Amino acid sequence: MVPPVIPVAISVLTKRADFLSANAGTRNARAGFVLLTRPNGGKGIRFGITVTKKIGNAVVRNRMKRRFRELLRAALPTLGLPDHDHVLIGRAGGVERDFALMAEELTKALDRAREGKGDPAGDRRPRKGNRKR
RNA sequence: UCAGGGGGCCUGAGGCAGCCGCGUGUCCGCUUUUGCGAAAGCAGGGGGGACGCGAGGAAAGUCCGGGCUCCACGAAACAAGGGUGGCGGGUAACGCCCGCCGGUCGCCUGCAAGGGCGGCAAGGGAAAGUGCCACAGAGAGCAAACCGCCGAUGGCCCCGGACUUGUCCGGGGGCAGGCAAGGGUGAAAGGGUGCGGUAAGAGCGCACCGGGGCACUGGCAACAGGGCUCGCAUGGCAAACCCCACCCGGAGCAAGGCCGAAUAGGGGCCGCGCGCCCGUCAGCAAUGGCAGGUAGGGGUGUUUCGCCCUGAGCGGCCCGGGUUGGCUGCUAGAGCACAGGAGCAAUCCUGCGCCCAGAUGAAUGGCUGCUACCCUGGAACCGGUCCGCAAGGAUACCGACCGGGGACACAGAACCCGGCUUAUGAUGGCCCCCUGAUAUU
Repeated sequence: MVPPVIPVAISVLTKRADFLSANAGTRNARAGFVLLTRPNGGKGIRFGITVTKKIGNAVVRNRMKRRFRELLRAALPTLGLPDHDHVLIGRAGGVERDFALMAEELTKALDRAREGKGDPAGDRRPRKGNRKR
């Protein structure tokens, strides 16, 4: 009785270079996370999660990553952009935020990404490490 | 015995269910244009199912001690540097743990001496040497003299009297001088208390306490005990340097081992090719390096012209090194549970049983419901409670019931153990101390 799901190849980003290049893709910010999407040239749906130390200690960071994985596991097979890298960056409220609410927000963010729309690039704060003084 | 408070040790880190997931091991199918093989098959890759297992007491800090790995080294000693510091035991080892000794604080008991219980601590050496001891104080390591005490049947000066006129007597004052008891300063002032003693005093003398030395007795020892002896300045700080005794080679799983794509570069062999001119540098020269031109070669679909590249190498095969990455190391161990035994204890011995995380952008989870904890609201159906002889009634004080809200800590294995330290909610169990009440003797 297994439904004939076409096995969509979903894999995990493991290279630092992949994360850095995704940084140049489409950016959609929501309350609990930031979604980056970028075509990867026929490598299937891939995803990665970034949670910096600014968010909290190891327990908090791991918990956030698990919740993000769970969100992506539910959304990517149907809503994911084919042959794109998806990177979720954790934000401050992402641990306490209601799970169902975040699932909704992820759906909307993926919709916008599919239409090619993102947040204006000018809004982005320059990364600290690259900032020149 | 009960209640409250403080402390220590052990347990333990909410539970149950449903749906959807993750990592890993074993087994069983499926699949594969992967490798070997004639094939069967074996090994590998992909995907699926069943079953098992899947974070902590601190996984943390990375402060000690080890295992393991590599590096260095002939051995040992010394030096340097670092560490430890009562004694005995435990241990693979330790700076850890246990027991004991001495010190110190509190409580109890006792007329006292002393004894008992509990707590605390970095507890070798201060007559080997150097250094420091602020402030206050007169004085802080040579002891000293501010206030004070004394100032004598002794010394000097002054006054009075006597006479033999420079002596004696008397009393008072002063000085020289004596003292270190009392006051005062300080963390600390050179043993303490009492009696004697004295002009006043002082181990000056004596008694007791304290201290040094000597041997003796007991103890494995730290040390304790009594005895004899010495009137006894020989402070404190060693967490200032230092001395003594003992211990320590260095770096760490990103250790270490193996495989090794594309691309670039290195070396070797083979095949083909390597013409000419000019400049410059090195060299005696042969020759070599560098730069340029040209013939030649290649590209622009072909030819002419033009343009561009190249102009001495090109092609093939093989070898070794490195980068990305992958595999390994990687979890059966100073292991855990139970029972018996030795020991005051830490701990050890024996028997029997068990296998208990191995991830790597990093698994051990996500969501929902019920329950457990705290606060709060409702209702008199139920159990308490109150009223009543009873029937029955009252009451949200307690429980149960029905709702609402809140809280749910510290924290995530990363090669593995033994400790220490730090962070932190609930629940039990045991032990010790203190306070109060009650009962008994």
